Amino acid sequence: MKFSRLLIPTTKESPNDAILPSHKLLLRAGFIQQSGGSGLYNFLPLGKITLDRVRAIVKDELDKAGCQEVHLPIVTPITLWEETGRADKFGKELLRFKDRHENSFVLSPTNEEAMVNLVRQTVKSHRQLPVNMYQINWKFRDEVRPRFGLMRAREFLMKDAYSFHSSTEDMIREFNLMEETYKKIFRRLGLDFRVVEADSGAIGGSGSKEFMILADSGEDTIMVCSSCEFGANIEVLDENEKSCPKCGGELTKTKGIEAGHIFQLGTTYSKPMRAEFLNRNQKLEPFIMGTYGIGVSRLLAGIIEQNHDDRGCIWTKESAPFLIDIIVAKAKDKNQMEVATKLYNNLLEEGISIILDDRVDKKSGFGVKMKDFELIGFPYAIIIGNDIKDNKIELIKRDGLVKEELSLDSAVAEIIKKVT
RNA sequence: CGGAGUGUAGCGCAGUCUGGUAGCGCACCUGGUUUGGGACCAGGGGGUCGAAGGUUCGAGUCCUUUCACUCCGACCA
Repeated sequence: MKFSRLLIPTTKESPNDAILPSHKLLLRAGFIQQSGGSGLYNFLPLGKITLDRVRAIVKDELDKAGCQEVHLPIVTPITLWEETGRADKFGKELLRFKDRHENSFVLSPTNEEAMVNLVRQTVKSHRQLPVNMYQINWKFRDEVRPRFGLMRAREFLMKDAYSFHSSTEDMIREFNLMEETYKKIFRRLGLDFRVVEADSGAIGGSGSKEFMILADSGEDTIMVCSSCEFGANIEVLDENEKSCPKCGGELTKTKGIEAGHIFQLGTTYSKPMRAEFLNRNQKLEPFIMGTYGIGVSRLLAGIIEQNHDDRGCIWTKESAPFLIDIIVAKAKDKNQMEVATKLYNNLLEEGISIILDDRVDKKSGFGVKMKDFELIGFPYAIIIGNDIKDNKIELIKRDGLVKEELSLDSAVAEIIKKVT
């Protein structure tokens, strides 16, 4: 991609009312912009590319774990919500409206009911089980108080998965598989996170675990063990608890951003909705369910919350909109531009995700390009400048801004070795 | 939903107390000089001052109502 072709409105100043680093930086670096209302955001080209990259990782790992992607309408009839009583339970957070025939609908804030409805219409036998279906699409919750940019937006991208089983044992097996799958996803994204015991809240069910991105700005307080993997949300633990219930190690208090949550649901939804299958003995039984969510758009905020410095974002390799930013120091120098373009094409052929900052307008000098690189936070930059006379180019790692010289002749091979 | 604050150009703000021609910085447009760290000079475009009503010869400024956004709290997959 050529930088000059993308709409990337970077700014020096951020809106006064943005507080969180991720909120400020995603606005300043031109990933998102507020769109007309509280908690509503446009995803600009860079933001959309990044969101799609994160989405692809989530999808990839889920598919490997045997989940099947589907798509359910964002609009669901309120009657489904009345079947489980959640029309009342959710209250004003459910955005309700009527169609031209005066039928009531809601914008989906989550899709347990809709998915149970899908399965009860389709799955009739224990032989068709287990099944785990997910979708990655936009949810709407009319939050009392949207805030912090993508962290708590009213419209947000969520991956929601639902599994259906003929036994509790099998549901727990899937629950554990999802826990492992989520760990893979969070690791691939380069996140420092903890899996903690949690309260099941409005979703209901017997057991649940949250995936917390560790960050000072997190809205949740969690207790983590310093000697084993144990962690718990403060809601389910006595705040004065000092020692780990699992290993007796020391518990310390820290802050986390909830980016994923998995639940053992049992028959909480299938029973009231009469979603049943025929078991081996030809008896009808309600499906045993699990449900698993990841806040995909919130992940963007979480990644930046955990990875930034005073100059800007520092995207992790797998989340970055582009891995490398090639900066042409003096864009009017035909020689430099030629060298840069050639390197760009060669790296593209090698399958490297790359953007060429080819801007030649007089406002976009070397300084601007460097500032934009630092603000946007591509993992690496390559500077094509005067040093090409000496057969040299420069590679900068965004994290730490470490620079090193590379030989132009062997650049492609060296770069691939350094950045992958 | 309780408490607080803010609405003036795309963004950041001044002007409001004390009513009298709508301002500044950044961004944007034109031309020129620059070009390894957000460069400089000159010229230029952009506003129903959140909305409605009222007081006044005259309202960004005073009064009333209302809407929106933000922050703290409560709430929350």
